Amino acid sequence: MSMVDSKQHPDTRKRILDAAEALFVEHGFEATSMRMITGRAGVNLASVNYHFGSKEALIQEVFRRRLAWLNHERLRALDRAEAGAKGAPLKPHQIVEAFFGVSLRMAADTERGGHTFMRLLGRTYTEPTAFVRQFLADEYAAVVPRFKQALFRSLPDVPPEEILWRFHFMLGAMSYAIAGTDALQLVAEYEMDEKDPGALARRLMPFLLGGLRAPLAEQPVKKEKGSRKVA
Amino acid sequence: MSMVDSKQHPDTRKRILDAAEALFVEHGFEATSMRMITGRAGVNLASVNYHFGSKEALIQEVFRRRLAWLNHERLRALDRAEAGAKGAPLKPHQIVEAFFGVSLRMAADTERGGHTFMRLLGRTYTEPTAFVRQFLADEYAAVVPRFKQALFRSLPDVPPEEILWRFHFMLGAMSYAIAGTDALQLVAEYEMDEKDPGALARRLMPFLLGGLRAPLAEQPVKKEKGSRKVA
DNA sequence: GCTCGTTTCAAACGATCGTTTTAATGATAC
DNA sequence: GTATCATTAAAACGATCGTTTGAAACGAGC
Repeated sequence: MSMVDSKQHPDTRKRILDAAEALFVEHGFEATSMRMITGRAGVNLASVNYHFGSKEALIQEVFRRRLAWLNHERLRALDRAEAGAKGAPLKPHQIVEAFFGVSLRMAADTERGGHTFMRLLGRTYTEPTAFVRQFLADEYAAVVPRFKQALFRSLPDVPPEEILWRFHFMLGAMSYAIAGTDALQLVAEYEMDEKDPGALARRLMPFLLGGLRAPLAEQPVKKEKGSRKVA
Repeated sequence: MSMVDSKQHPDTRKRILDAAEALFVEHGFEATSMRMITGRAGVNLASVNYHFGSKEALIQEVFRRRLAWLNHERLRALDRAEAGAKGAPLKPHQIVEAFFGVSLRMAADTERGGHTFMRLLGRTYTEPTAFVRQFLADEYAAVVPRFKQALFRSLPDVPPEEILWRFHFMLGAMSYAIAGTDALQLVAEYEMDEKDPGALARRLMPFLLGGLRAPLAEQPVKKEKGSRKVA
């Protein structure tokens, strides 16, 4: 078939990954068939199993190729901030910037597919499939403890438990802001200013920091009597 | 032809809806087959199509039967707060409590399936399927404008655009807090205090209000030349 | 008893799924 | 040229999908 392509090695792998990424975010994993992927990529159906082994392995590779870089950048940003602090605890906004700033910059990159991937990643945080959850946990295993410790040092007066819950909430707000479909039509009329890649960050960052530093609830969350057994 | 309600044998319908709800939140819509649903419900395979017409219609009914009550309660809570204010603008925390408090109380109900449903709903906010998105938009059409207006009155000094974005973020934080899988293993060690139904609310509410009332970014989000027009 | 409308049942429908198979193709080294 | 290797191609595999069918079972009214 001599169509427009027919170069010697039109990197089949990359075409499959790009097509799969776009289709996964558009339809979800289950609703995206191999034939949709290969059709969009312009490659043969069997090439997915040839290059990746299975659909499951393809899904993992879609994440791996971008998540490795993303988490590497997060650690680099944290390293840089800590180097500048010379042993002093970081300010909360520095930690939040290191973690979420990298995500938001990637989400603002519509040229090389970063935006598509971050939407996919955000949606995957609520993905029930077991092997995807396990894969994410592994990919984040090196990043999360570093940020945990930085936050504990940064907010010594806040119970660690509370800090982690608020980080949890922040992750949710960001994921939804990137991946959410605005199902309630809340910001539908404003969503057109996508041209400015930093717009979302300038809206979201104050919100995240406001939530993180909000005063604690007067009433303690849980009052447990005797048992304190959990290992 | 059977109409909308009032069957003498509501057993099969309810069993199907309960089974579908639990399986949808566990595996997602696409990955949940009719045979899984009917198998769990202990009914015949054909009964789903008999009682609901199609899988798509079943999905909509799973949402409709709970969402109608949920949004009704939200409006009731807002009505009560506004009646008590006697025409004065509400405090932000009252509006947030009216909207998210109802959700969190339903999410705390593990007895009658409210918890399962809220997890499903939270995950559906990032669901790409078109007909589900459209359905959600319709179900919320009566609720959103009321809360919008209450927030605008409550925060007259904050640009409406900013208010809506922050409401958007709050919805994301809550959805993820309920539906999220803690993929980063952030709060995995603490998640066992599910017994206290108000624990999540006492953690989340201060976070939400802190984000809502956070100081605006110094730099305006968008620098537009002439107009400042959006109604 | 019988009738009639509703609900349940087992079985099958065609379509599509992920995967496998087997052959053809292309490039490289001898 | 031939041999070798990696890649692509077309076709088919069995399994499972949502849905439909036609008959059996049930219950209320007479």
